[in-house]
Amino acid sequence: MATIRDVAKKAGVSVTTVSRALNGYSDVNEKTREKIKTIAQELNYSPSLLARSLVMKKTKTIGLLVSGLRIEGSKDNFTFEVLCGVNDCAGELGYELVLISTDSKKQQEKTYNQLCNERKVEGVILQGIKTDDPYLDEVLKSEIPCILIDIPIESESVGYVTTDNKGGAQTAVEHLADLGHKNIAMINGHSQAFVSRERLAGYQDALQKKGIPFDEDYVVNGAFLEETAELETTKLLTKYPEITALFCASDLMAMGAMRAAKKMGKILPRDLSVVGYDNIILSAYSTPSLSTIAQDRYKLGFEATTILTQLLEGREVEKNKVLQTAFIKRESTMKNHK
Amino acid sequence: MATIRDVAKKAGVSVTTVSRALNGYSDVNEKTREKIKTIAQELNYSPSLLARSLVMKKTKTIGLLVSGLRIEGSKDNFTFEVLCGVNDCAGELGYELVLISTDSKKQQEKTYNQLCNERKVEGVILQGIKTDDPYLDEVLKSEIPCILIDIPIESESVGYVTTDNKGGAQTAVEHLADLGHKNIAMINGHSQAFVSRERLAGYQDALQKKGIPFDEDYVVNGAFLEETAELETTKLLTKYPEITALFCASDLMAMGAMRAAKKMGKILPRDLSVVGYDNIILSAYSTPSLSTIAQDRYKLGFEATTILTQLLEGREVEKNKVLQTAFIKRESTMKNHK
DNA sequence: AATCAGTTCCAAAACGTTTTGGGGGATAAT
DNA sequence: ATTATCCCCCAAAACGTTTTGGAACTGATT
Repeated sequence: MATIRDVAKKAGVSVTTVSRALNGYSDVNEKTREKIKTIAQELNYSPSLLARSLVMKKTKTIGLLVSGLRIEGSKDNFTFEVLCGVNDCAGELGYELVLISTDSKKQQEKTYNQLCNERKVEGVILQGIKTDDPYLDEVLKSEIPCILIDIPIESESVGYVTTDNKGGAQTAVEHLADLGHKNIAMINGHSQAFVSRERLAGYQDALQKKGIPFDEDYVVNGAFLEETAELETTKLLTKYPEITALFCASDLMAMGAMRAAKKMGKILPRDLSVVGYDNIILSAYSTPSLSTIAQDRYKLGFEATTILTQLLEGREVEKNKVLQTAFIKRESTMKNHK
Repeated sequence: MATIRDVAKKAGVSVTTVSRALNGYSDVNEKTREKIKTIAQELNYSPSLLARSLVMKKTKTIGLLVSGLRIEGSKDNFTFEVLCGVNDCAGELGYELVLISTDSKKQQEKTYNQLCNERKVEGVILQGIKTDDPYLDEVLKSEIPCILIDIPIESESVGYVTTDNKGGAQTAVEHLADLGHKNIAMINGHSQAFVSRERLAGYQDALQKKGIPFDEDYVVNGAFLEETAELETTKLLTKYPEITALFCASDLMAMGAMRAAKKMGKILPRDLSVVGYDNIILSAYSTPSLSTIAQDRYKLGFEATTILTQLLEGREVEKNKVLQTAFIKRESTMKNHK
């Protein structure tokens, strides 16, 4: 509650001197500086970031804008792990972090620019937004530097961080092909996600490379949801019993798919090999444990923050970064013997 | 970037009028109000919360201070789900949320009061802090209203939200006793956590109620960590092979315990019944799936925020809340047949 | 004695809002 | 014609900082 004025009064100096003393300027006598410092401590004084930001026109604050911060997110932990990465990087570099969460309802009440202007964030990291989201256009038009997570759009002030989705998917599907599977289906996420399109492309590339014809009936939309994936998998496997392998665009959907297969009386992985995408915690604990493509969500957040802060500090910088994925072999995939 | 001054100039009125028009005061002509509103929109104006907060001496901001925001947290999702609850409640009530994360290192650099003063948070929700944490004393001495999660301390400005840990533990252990188990051990968390002490008390109460003598050698410290729990369980079961049931103070430790038992060649739940605490996502997916005590972490955060905001608005309010837990029966527990 | 350089300090302006305490004009009441 | 009441508007102060552009002093150099 003590202000700089209180410190100045008690120290018998001017407000200016207190400010300069505390901020390490050289034009203040070491003796007075020490005196001011101890008095500041006595009074439990700490400068108001509000007032400072106002006059300096700098907040040293970045916003993590997440669309759809919901408890369901705890199943894949995407948001949480990105948040950890952002938080750690921001902390290291001395930036404050404000969490801004929106949904379609809120987006109509307040524009992206309003949100950012009000809180005077210097830059933004955007997570969870869909390609058809109204905010996305605004972001591109806005002056405020922004890093998108998993949406590869770039402009003067906008960059992105993503993983090698196509490559990851390709590895996954080639793994299945190498195990002798010929009828490999795919449970994809919704098409408003960039990653869905990329992973589909990877799936197709792998098939082509392995000389397996692409059949669009083998690709269904699981909407990134466990339940939808379960439902779609049941339909798929009923209609096309020749399918022996499944590539799922997310581990969560793989969980749903495996449950569907089990309910149909299939023994996993004997009757059906499944590979997922994400490497969420669950995938190591399920039965069978899930072979998957690992992507480093923490690093996604960390790198996004690194790029953003460099942008903010006016440095020349590559405005995008594509992280590598890693294939993790577990129990859910095995040789085809049909 | 447009300021209130820009709007005033363009509208040909004073700054005062713009402020009052936009804030819905009645002493401004509806026509001018409309004019100002459209001009504000044209200029993409939104008031700076910085400036507003400075003059109003109110920030409408609460801080979620979490100690140890680490990626390991994604295994139990405690922090994330509390965060979701806090975020939703704060959002509904028009409060901004800043995320403040500390660790023991940071706590030495900056005091709790400095942290709060700098950012001018009106109130704080504290999560993940230990009972021997230096911040805890500060919180009690501080003027700033604060709600503790899972630490039952109350004062003029401090309240808390927790779950019925003793009751939950008791239910869990009684469940095991009712299944005919006589030798029930406990894997507890570290003793700096209040919940550990409560859950231990519940364990003891249940034993007493069921006429089973308490043996302190049956209680080991798993430090809330999966690996430690695994290690301790191995030691425990080797030394006391008569044990047929385990109550674990967290699901994560139960995972470790189950793995230990499996590695020793035990078949679960036939040779060992296990009940956990928390109802984390994993517990539904493990094999066997885990019987557990469910606690609503989202609600923990939501209620904490409710109480905090009421405190901030000067309302008379019960400064603590104890949420009920629920027992969830799954596959990891069965009748004792030894 | 006058100039210069260096050291240590300070008054005032600025940042973008809200609030206070009125001012002026129009209309109605005396 | 004066007074009272509204209605609509505004100038200025305040919030707590940082920064700018000197001022006042002390020694040293001319």
